[in-house]
Amino acid sequence: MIENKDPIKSDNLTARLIEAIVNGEYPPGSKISEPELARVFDVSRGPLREAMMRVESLNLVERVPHVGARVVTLSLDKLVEIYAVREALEGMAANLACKYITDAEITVLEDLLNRHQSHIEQVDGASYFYQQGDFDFHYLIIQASKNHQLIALLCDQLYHLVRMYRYQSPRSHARPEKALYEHFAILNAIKARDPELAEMLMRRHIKNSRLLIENELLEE
Amino acid sequence: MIENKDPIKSDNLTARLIEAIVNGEYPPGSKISEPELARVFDVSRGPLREAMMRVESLNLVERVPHVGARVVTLSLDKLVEIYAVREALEGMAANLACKYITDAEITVLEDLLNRHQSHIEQVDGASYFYQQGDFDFHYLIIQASKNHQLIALLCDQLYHLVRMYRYQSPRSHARPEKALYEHFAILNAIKARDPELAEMLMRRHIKNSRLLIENELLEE
DNA sequence: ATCAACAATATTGTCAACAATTGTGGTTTT
DNA sequence: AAAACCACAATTGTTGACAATATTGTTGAT
Repeated sequence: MIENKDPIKSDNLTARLIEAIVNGEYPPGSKISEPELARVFDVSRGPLREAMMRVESLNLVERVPHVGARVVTLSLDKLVEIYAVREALEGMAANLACKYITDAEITVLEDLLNRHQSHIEQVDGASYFYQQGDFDFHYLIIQASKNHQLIALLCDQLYHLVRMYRYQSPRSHARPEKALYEHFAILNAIKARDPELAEMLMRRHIKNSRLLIENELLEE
Repeated sequence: MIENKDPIKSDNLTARLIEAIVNGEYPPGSKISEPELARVFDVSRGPLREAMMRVESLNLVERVPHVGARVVTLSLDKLVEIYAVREALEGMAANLACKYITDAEITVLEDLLNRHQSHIEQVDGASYFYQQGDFDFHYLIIQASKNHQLIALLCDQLYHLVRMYRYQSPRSHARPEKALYEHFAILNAIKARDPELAEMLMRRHIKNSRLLIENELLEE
């Protein structure tokens, strides 16, 4: 049993910082004070700054020289842009998944969607559980593409911002029945090894989410 | 006249490190020693490590805890993956450019391609100048998409690796006449505000480059 | 001679203090 | 009273030293 404790403060800090920012512990726009955070995480400013540099590379904070770092504010415009990129990249992922997905991965996806099905019938509506489940579905498809550059770009770069948004407005994405239906359709296309259809369905699925956001944007 | 000297060592270092790695000053696979680099760049290890963290986020170096960092070795497989992602993203950029490109940007692109035309007729072949020109063309199209997330992903993340590859094997991409012809076709589609055509042509253009790489891969 | 254990060396990870810059509050001036 | 200026405080940027870990070289045993 390899423990892989990873006792390196700087590395662990990065993950903890990401999580803290994504789940709103440090709200958008708020200033991040190095001395304060160093106290909170019980490290010195050295490793903390190294972690901050990485978090900055993820576009989760914005730094101004000699002034400091602030948590990014996720405007709806920015989010629409992100969803447009997701459309292209996850469409591509669905396409590739048709070729490279394994039977084992298909089984995992089927189990996941079946659990969602029964969960929705019981709870009847959006819930934290389903939110996470939606991410799981997309992550699995992305992984199944087997393109490591694509996986890194989506999972390590874009998805933190998407998760951050959903923490902020958890109910705006609430169209669980329709989304689940679309998930089933995508999975079916992948099982049928139909790349064009899978890509088209995935693009439309994400486009539908994007349209919800754009509607929010119009209501202001 | 704003000087914007940006005297922050950590920030400047990042750019210098990127350039040094991309142009092969530190060859792929070579170990990066913190004390040595600190001497070379005349800074202490603190800022250097901060820069290293950012360079690591760009996937230009790979770090192992307590062991050190090495410049990434760009395998052909990895490169093919990158080009596949470029196909999706730059296709999207060409598509969006049709809607958002300005007349001024079109003029810049036309001038650029005309210079390439006369340059190729004179020098008759691939040259460093044309290599840079190819990048300029793609950068301009990407910028014209006006999607900042897309721009950041391509220019700040992927393109460093692409440039690194071209420095390594500068002649494998030598198909300047055909590439220039394709560039003109893409620009014409954008000028005609035909998103589907522009996207298709851009995807095919990048796909052609990818096929060259895949052929190299088969020859081994 | 080959391999294993151990000591020495070098490198990475971390810390606390110092330097440089920015923001703030009060004072002065118009 | 409003604006400009100056000094103070706080924060960021940087440095050099210390601690922890990995690599190297050496010794000794089989």
